[in-house]
Amino acid sequence: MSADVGLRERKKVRTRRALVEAAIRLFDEKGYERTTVDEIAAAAEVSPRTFFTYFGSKEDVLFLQAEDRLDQLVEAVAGRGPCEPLGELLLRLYDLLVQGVDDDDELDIALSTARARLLLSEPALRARGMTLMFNQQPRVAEALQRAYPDQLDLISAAAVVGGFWGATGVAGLVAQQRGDSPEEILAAGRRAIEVIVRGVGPWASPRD
Amino acid sequence: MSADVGLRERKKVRTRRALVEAAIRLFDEKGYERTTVDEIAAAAEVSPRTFFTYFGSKEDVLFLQAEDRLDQLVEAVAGRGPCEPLGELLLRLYDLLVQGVDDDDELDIALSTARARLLLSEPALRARGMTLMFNQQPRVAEALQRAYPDQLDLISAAAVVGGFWGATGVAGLVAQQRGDSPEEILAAGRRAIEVIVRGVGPWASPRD
DNA sequence: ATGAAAAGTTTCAAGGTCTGCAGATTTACA
DNA sequence: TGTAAATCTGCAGACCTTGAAACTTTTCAT
Repeated sequence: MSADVGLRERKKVRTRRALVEAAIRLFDEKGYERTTVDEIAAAAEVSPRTFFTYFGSKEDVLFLQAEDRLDQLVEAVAGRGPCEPLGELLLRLYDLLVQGVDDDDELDIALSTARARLLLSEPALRARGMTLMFNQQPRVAEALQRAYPDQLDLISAAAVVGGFWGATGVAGLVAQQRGDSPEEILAAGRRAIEVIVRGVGPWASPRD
Repeated sequence: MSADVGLRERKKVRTRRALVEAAIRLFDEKGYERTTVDEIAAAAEVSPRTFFTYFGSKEDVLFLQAEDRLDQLVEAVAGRGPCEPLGELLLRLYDLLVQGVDDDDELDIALSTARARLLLSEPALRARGMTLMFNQQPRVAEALQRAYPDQLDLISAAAVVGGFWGATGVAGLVAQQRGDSPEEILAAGRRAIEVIVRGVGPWASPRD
């Protein structure tokens, strides 16, 4: 239960970090596909075989914090305000999702933005991220159902979570594809949440 | 512009079909991961190299009709009823999506259900299908925006499409993971659409 | 029909990801 | 200090995927 500060643990952390940094740097320099696992391992000064004891695949090296991020999300859902409407919770979740890694016990800012850039530009990485998220949605749905037990059953909660995720994702994709700036992409995601919250049935004229 | 009924074309169709059938049969028998491309090619009596002239990857052999399906979707959106509310269109789209391949100029029923089973059970295939769909969502969003030009801008349309897709997908996933029957999974998707249509903001008590 | 052009298939070689295994190395701890 | 445990490495191999060149089949004009 303690922090495990033995030499062994410290080395492991250092190696993992070296691999991630080397990978992001090389991906950024030469592109994801033109970078090999062997090169990443060489840059981190470990054997290629060791790379795969730290990460299950070449793609996974960029998704180190994905699970932590999901945990954060689940936590935020569980700790919703006593009377917080569902819509406001969703906006809070969105801000949580798009905000950078503020805990600096992980990779520093430069790496983090490079990572974000890569996730948008490299199709293989975007696909991987989406799949990871999708597979974790049931966890979030369960948390949401627990947070609003009187209003949501499990399937409704899943619909809300999936709708949130799909709407922001596709809105962001469209915004990106038409050349919007990063800020505009974020704004598109927020608009998407408004659409989801309002619903598409009793369709009033667009607000703005 | 004609049907191209030369011997060459007929052979190509036959080979493609043989590859798809062999792949589905083998995947079903031995599982996706334990089936190699070489085995599929051998079963279809072509060289392994030829497999890759027909399909870009091992996964793609199961997504032959994916693009046609998307075209169908875009068409359905474009040809919406004159005053059809958005919510009803979405339900129609869902029925279109989940209905089997009724045109029997393609694979027969047994293969089609095996394919559906595989898409649900094999994570790699599920991920691939999701990614394919995701990447095509902007096309659907554009069609939707054109169909409702007064009510939707492009980002809102993207939000609706993405919300539809994500909600049905995650609801289906949750239903599947808790062991629901295929019919129940479909029903979960329909409930998800209701949630999206109604919106999560002015949350009344669940309808039923 | 015939022969050349076009299209499709096969063979071969190679690069890359990922896994299992055995042995070497390093760390932990009594 | 020596033994046990954890970790790293090297190696062999399976598999996916691609490029190029040779080979076969189909098409089509003459």
